[in-house]
Amino acid sequence: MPTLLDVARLAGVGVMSVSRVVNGTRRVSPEVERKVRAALEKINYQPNEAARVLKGTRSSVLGLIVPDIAHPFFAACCSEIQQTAWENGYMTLIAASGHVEDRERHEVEMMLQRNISGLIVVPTGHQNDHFAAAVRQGVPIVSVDRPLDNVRSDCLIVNNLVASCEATKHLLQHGHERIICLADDERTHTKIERVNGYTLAMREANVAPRVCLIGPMTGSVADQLDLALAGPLRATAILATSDILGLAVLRYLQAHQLRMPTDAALISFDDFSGAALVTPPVTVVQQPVEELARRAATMLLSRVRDGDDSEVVRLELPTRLILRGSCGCKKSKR
Amino acid sequence: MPTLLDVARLAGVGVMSVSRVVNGTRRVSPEVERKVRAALEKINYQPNEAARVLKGTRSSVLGLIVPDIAHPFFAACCSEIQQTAWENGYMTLIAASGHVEDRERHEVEMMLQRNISGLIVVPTGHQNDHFAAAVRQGVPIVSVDRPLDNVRSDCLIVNNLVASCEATKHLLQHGHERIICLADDERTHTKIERVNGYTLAMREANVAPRVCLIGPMTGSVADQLDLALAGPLRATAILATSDILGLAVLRYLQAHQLRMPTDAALISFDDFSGAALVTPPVTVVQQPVEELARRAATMLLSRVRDGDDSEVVRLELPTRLILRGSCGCKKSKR
DNA sequence: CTGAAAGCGCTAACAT
DNA sequence: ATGTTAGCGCTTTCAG
Repeated sequence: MPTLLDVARLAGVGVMSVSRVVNGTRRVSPEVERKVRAALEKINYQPNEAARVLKGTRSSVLGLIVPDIAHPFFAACCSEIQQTAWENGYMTLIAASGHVEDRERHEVEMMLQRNISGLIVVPTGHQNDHFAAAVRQGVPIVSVDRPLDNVRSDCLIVNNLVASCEATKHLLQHGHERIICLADDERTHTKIERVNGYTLAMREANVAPRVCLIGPMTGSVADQLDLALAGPLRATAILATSDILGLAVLRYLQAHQLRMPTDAALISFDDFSGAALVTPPVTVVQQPVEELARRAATMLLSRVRDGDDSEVVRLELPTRLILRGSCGCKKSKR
Repeated sequence: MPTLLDVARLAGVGVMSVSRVVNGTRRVSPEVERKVRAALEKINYQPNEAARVLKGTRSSVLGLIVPDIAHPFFAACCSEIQQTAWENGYMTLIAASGHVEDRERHEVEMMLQRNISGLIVVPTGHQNDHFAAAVRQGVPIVSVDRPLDNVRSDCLIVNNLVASCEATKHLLQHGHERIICLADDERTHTKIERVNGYTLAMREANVAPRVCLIGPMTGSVADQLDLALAGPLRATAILATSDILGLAVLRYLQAHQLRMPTDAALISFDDFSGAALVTPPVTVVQQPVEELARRAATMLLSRVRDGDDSEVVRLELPTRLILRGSCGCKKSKR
């Protein structure tokens, strides 16, 4: 790999002239510029980022940590953020935490060692000291989808409570009372808020909420649905708090030859690709993933690049309840 | 950020002792080791990767370029590769080429500037000189899903020709003769092979192949299906050469209230999440994405880390034809 | 406007 | 076994 010095020698000028031409830092005489450009071209000079970073310049690499890269929601996040970063001259170091806080901590450390200039994260844990360490080092953080408590960071989320409340109310308006809420993670903010929104709506309507927690202790979606649909509860509607759960419900209903909305009405979070395809199509709470991600990247970049030091922001974007057949809104066509 | 020197001073030893303890490069007296570890702990030393890289050590960062991070197939690739890299102490710089060769070229350049030690790519273009440049710099490359012509690189793909041929034959065995093949990209290797496999099977069965190319010039999936299903051809079966196309077909059939397999039988490439959920579920050609990606990462790591210099490999993994209802194999339950 | 020198943090090579 | 030195490629600083 040719270095600045090589170029300088070839062009018969000093290193700094070359550096100035490469970076456009200062005006150079046309004569020198011509010679430098020729030399640059000739040996196809590529600057060494490691040296730049070592010298103190920022790295033009952003870090991005999500729980799971393959999950559609997070994949969309990654895609938008990477895209926005790229458009602004930044590359993206992407890592998956696998929902494991210790791994996330380790990943933050590795990224800091590699001199990222900013970090976007869908945080997994609750003990956020590793993020605090980043901020202390001058690496700004933006959290997406979930807030990052006790850390000076911007935050872009969705109002899950309101979204869930509205979805539940919609089911109530269809006349359902025995509505169950399926949740599979009692610890993440998102899920908690969704359950809370459901509970709130149920309480307001004076009907008893019934949260079915999916987990190793409490049983699978199938177990819970067996209980809830056939058991004494005889639930008539289901609120699934994630695409994973929505899909599981769909599979269950299909396997048991149950129809929506007659055997069970369904509203699911996340507009997953299968939702619109089944019969009847599934009513979903759609999140503005792309906008969330894009704005997160933009905010981070303004802090990183323009050194924006203003007070941290917590932005809540609205969700959309997409009415399709599964809640009972339209007649199934078949 | 504390440096090695800071630690050395605090511990009252030389820098190299610290370096040796940190990297475990050589034995150090227990006495010194103890002091160093204490100092390390005390000021929470984190090595600066930029300095290490500049010094000549490898960067422990892999590059990964795919056409689109959000697409399920590529997202799964990213996920597996990132995971495997992480397990081996590597971080991953991920970029999307957006199917644009120039962007891909630029991304390779940026990654090389950042001293990646290896590159995995789902290549987009055909003029692969930028990859050749990487190889010349000693950065090994592994291509996934598509071969990388004229570049010394390992390659992990699927036998698309055979897969497509088998799928077509399966439709033929169901008695279909007027089978159309939907394709949307006449330039990528994958699609070409799939079309070729289809054509081969049709020719062998002595029936005329009919490839419907989707594109700005040739029309949308809906246009083509209007023509093929209702027109003089009266096609009875469809081979969709990608999940995107399969989904589009499903939407079309749903909108026109057509049933599978009676109105039209369908086999699609890629086992997308909706495929198993619709009625009847869709028969698909499933690719071993995870294995493809994992093995690609493993191969790259063996070259990067163990300096494996053996002859480049081209590995073809088998696909699986997952028989469900849409081809006519099982009766729809409803 | 241009060049020379210093040094970012680290480790290979040498010296003790 | 441990310490010292040099220098990776770049840019900031200072001198011309």
